[in-house]
Amino acid sequence: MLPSENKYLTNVSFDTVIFGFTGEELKILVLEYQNTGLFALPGGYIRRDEDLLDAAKKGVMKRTGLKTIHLEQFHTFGKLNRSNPEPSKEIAKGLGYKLPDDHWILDRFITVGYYSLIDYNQVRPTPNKFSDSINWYSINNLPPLMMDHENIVDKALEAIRTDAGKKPIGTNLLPEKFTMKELRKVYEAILNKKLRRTTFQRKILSMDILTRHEKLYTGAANKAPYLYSFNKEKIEKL
Amino acid sequence: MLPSENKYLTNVSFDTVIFGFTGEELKILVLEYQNTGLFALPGGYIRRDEDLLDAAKKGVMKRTGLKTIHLEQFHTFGKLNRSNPEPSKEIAKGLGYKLPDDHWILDRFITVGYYSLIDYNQVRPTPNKFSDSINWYSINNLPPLMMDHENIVDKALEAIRTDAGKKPIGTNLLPEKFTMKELRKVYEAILNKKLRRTTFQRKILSMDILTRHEKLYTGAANKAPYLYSFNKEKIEKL
DNA sequence: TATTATTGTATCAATTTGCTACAATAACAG
DNA sequence: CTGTTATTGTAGCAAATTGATACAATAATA
Repeated sequence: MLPSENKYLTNVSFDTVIFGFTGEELKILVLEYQNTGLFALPGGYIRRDEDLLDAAKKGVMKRTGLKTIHLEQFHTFGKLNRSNPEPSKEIAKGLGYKLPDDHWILDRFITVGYYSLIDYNQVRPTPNKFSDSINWYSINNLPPLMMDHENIVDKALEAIRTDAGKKPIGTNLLPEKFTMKELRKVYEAILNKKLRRTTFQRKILSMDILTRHEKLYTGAANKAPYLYSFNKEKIEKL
Repeated sequence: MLPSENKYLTNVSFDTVIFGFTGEELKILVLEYQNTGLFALPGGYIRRDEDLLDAAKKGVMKRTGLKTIHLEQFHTFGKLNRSNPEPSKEIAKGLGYKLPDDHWILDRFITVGYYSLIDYNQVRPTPNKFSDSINWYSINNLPPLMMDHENIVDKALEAIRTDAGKKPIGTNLLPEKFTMKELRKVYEAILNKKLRRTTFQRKILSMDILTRHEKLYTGAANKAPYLYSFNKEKIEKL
């Protein structure tokens, strides 16, 4: 069943850039549609009876299986030429539907972009009913995305980079406890550059937002690193 | 005449926070609607045949009389409860119209917020055909704004403050040539705090984005300040 | 020519950052 | 149990940035 018009707002949608961190690389979730070779960001429409943010959250929850997520809105895309009915037609065709030319889904859309940082290992990627797969792709090696979705990813990356300077960014990308090296790798992946080990450590510790826990014995023949967690209370006070 | 449905996108609008600087205070343009006592931000709808950004630009041009303006998108507001048909009904009533209950203008709207920084003295505030006045109000002394427009102003201020750290902000708020003191006053008004005179001067000069011109003799019994202008080429290279 | 308010910079202390060095391990090999 | 190796935590100092004060150089006016 296709979504019906009276249930959703017309001409507005949302798209989400869902980031995960493998320990080395930043990846995002990308949908692939059946029999079309089309790749797209997870997105959706806004029900008439729900907040825009809630609609986007619900979408991310469904694609990831996570129950608590945090979204950041970064930009709204409203270029005339960003809308293109062809991909939607193809997708419908691949599914065996035939969309009437005046269907609201083929109309022009202004889309609100959100990004989400989540714990890669907690995610159970779940395709929607119109797509046959959803997969992690390294941000340095994305498949060609439909419409302006590559542009949306670029803007999301830009936003996350500037946000990284303001608020602690690893909170959602890492498991509860992590080593200093893991945290640094997150920042390196996001900022796309190497950071000085000692300076990074000194600076993040001086922010006084981490709690130090026991050491982590990995079996490697060297000094074991401490585990840290974010001190949510202190972060609140920033 | 009310705007017709087939010409505009439904469920989406834009609102603009237009900042000007008097030399001492930051002000914004606020519309007042006839016979209703309702105050609102300048905004509008998006024609089906134009970009979102162009629609917003056109709106600001009409309200200010300026031909070249720069807009920054800062947030999109999509709460369910932000939409409220009452103000629109009142405004229509005040104008002698009677809107049918199912009119698209009374439907729920998601609105995209833009802010604009402009030269206060170049502006010729121009009301739209539904309002009887448009005036400058100090951001510290706004009239009660309808719907969530006060929230939109708050978000705009937040955005402009963080943007002030990144790119030179006085470019559009000041006339072509200005003194160092005027520039500092702009930053002080935006950041809402006093800045150290010498440190500010040293820092802004070290950015190497200003061109120094002749001195400005005001008639005051003291050393005359230099006039500066922004060096657009050098700003581009940032 | 003295007075007054303001501007442009120099100066030096305080703070933050870049960079190097080094002691303290954890496992393993002999 | 001792030597080896890779990695971690932190100290120490130089370089750069910022905070705070001081002061000379004016532009009008008395």
